[in-house]
Amino acid sequence: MKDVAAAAGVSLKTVSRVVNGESNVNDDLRTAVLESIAELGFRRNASARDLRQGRSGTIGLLLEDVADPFYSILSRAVEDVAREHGTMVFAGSSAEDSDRERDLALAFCERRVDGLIIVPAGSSHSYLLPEMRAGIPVVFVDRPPGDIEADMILTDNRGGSRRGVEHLLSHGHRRIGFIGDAPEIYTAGERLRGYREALEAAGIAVSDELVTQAPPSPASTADALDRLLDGPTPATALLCGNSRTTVSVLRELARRDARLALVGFDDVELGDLLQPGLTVVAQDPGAMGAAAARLLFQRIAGDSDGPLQTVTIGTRLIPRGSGELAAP
Amino acid sequence: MKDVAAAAGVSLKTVSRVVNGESNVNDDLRTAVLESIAELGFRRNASARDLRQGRSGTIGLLLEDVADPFYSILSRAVEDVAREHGTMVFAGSSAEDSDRERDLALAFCERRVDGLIIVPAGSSHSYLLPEMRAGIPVVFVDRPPGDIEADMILTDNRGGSRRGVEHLLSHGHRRIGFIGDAPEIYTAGERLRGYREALEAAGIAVSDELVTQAPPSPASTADALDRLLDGPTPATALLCGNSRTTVSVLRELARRDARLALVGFDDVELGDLLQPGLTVVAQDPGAMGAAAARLLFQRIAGDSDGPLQTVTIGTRLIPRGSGELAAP
DNA sequence: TCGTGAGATGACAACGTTGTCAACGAGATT
DNA sequence: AATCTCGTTGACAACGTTGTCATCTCACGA
Repeated sequence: MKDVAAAAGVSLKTVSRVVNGESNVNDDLRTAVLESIAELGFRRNASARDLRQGRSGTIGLLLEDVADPFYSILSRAVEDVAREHGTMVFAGSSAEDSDRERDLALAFCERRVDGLIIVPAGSSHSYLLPEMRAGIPVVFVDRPPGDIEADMILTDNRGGSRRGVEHLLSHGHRRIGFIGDAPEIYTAGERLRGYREALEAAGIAVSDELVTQAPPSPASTADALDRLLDGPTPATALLCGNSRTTVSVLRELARRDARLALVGFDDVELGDLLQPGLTVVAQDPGAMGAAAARLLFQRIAGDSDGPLQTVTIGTRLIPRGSGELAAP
Repeated sequence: MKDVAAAAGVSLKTVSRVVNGESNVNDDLRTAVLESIAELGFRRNASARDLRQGRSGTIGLLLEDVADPFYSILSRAVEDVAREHGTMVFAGSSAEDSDRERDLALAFCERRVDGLIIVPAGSSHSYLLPEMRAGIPVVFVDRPPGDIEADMILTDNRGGSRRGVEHLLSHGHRRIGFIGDAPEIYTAGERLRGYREALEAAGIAVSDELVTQAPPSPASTADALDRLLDGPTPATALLCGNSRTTVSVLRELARRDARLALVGFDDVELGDLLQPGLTVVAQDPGAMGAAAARLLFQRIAGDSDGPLQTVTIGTRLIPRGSGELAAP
């Protein structure tokens, strides 16, 4: 910039004004400056600008895994909203490891991001309190934070799950299984709760042998199906608590050549091409990402004292065949 | 940092030394400083550090779409390598728009990223020359850059495509169709070339009515299938040039209740659960991302004068049923 | 004619960090 | 005892911007 100023024969400040598109600059000087910029290949140094201005035009996005379709769609939605605000996005994967989550979040803060969007992995987030007090707004997505209060964007997990079970009930099923993720995961707990509520509302006792709570893996899925199908009164339908479990179950059912009415929580690519098509309770990760980003930018814009918000995004039941198999 | 120094009763420089883990600091002073840091909730300002050091500990990753599974897996691989180097990743989606690509790339440069990984959308990249001369290494992935020379990581598109066609030939097919993306897309051209080579090597004339080149859409796919299937001598097999096309074709075939031996280029989630299972020529986006990041960090580490590299990543044919349907 | 105000321009400091260099003291060497 | 060496510490400048404030010019009206 100094070089540009020298080349154009003006002061540093005038170059700065031109670069920032301020209006009160003589046209001749402006063109001279622009020429020098083009000639020298000048590019403003964002670090210096950030340092001076105390903000970075940057937000941090902390997910479980950038490569997971659910999060990558969420991520794209965040990016699109950020672009509207002239902001770039740092993305990082916590890999469901709370130490890694913490390290990444603090690294984002060290970079003086203007705000953070976090899909929490750990159960404690008080480490963020100093940063939040220092003025970095934080929005949590998909799951609530551990031991602090903050803005949140959640899926209506319980409602969606209830809806899925009601769908199976309406097709005559009475013995409906549930396979969900480990109980310490918030969404898994909520979905199980929804399952229970639907059964109770229908006057059906919830029996524990129909419920499995474990991190999805081929082995645990096979076990769960053993328990559901091999007893004296096998389950006739199943609600899967997340898409990884759903896929696992589909593989295992194909291997056993077994059939079972099935509703999956969270949509799956190509679900419509399976035979039968996969009925799902679809979440809307794009809407969640967009909502999170909008709320974050509202906070960044200065609404830091408004009351905390929790936005719940609804689900959509998409019948495609597997959930409409009638009870025997 | 000034505050920490005052609180600990030492100079700014000593705090800096402690924060950076330099060894030549008295233990008493070190603990005093660390206490003050904890007390004040001090966090180093990365902008100031970047400004002083002239590097940012940051790389830019420019993809077509962060939400596309191929790119999101690539993205995660880049992130993992970057983490090994203590580096954060800016990710951005060009949305296949060359202006947007350019804006993003230059915004990354303005942030003084230490390097760039680009999946090129446009056909001209000379706008990067000043930046590259200024010392920002750039690695292109998936497609070569337009009008400049640079490091590249590519899939063996031609070889993979040839392999897919040979597979179909080996199952007795002689009329094999090809539906690929628009001809101006590099990978589409290469894959078509591989298709041609395989047919010619087998002594089969390539007939243009079996080849479609168009951006994937339900309509264009339906048209293409009309042409392939409705003539006097219909195609008995098909190579799909990319996964979006493959999915489109699967939907359309399901709608028509038609069958056709099918090999898809690029893998698709749940391909094994379809009936028949989907045979694919699988790329390895994770390997591509990792290779790109490794090469980039090698350049960043100072190997800026080594000869330009082009790394070609092989494909893998995964037979699952759809490609093994015999010719009638 | 002079004073006033508006707009253009520039000098300078400041943002928070780290590299350079000099000062200092303690122990080793002559 | 004088000199040397080495490790610790701090003062200061510099990185490249932008906000603040002062200065200057010109047009306008009193």
